[in-house]
Amino acid sequence: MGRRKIEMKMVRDCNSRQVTFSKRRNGLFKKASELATLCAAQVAIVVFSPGGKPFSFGHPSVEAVSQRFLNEDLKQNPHVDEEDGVQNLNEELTELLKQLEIEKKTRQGAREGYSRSVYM
Amino acid sequence: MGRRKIEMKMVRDCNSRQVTFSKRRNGLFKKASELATLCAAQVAIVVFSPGGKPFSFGHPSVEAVSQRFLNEDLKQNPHVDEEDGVQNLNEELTELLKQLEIEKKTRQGAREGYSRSVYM
DNA sequence: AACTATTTATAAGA
DNA sequence: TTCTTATAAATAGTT
Repeated sequence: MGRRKIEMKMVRDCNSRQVTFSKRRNGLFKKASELATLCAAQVAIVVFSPGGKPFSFGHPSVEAVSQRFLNEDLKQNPHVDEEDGVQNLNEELTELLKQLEIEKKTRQGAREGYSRSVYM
Repeated sequence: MGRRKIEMKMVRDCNSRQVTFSKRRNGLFKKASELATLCAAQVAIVVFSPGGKPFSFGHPSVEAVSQRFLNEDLKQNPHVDEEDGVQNLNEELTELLKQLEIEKKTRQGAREGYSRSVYM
């Protein structure tokens, strides 16, 4: 989509790759936002740049959608054997995620030298 | 992007909304795939349709990227108080996710009436 | 960061 | 739902 068609291979040049990443990450998040708005859908996206920096988009939030995803998975695939304890994973995970949320909220402003980029 | 420009409001008609959702979900996942390929980036997307069905895209996998995201969060925000046990959340979560993966792989073919749609 | 020539995504329609 | 096509939107190369 542009002056020329490009091959779908990793962009070699480091600078070009970073530019492409920034442009396309913005495009991806915009598309996600539109999907959520137009279709009343929930969307969560997590991306790591080639440099390893995290970026995320969530509607209503990355955590809410991720948790729902994990919940659905365990609900739809309940363990038959009651004795191996796996049927409790969902509850444990839910609890852990809850603690994680609390933990993160507690840390506002205590993140020097680090910034998680969040779109919307 | 099509015959006419549309307003960025929720599509009222239920059938139209479903059609728009399907088309745009495919587009979103394609864009995500391209971003991963062109930029050597890791990407995870989870979407719930208006009907509540889960769809996901992951490179290399939803779980791998999600876990890295949670890991980064805890690494960058280490807990100062060693006694409240929160510093162990990461390890616990990692272990739980590992078990979750094993559990899911064990269930192949045992999912009647349910299908998680996974792109790529 | 801005600018466009092109390519790609997609809204309607069949 | 899949295909077609006119048009809107994204973006590759450039400045």
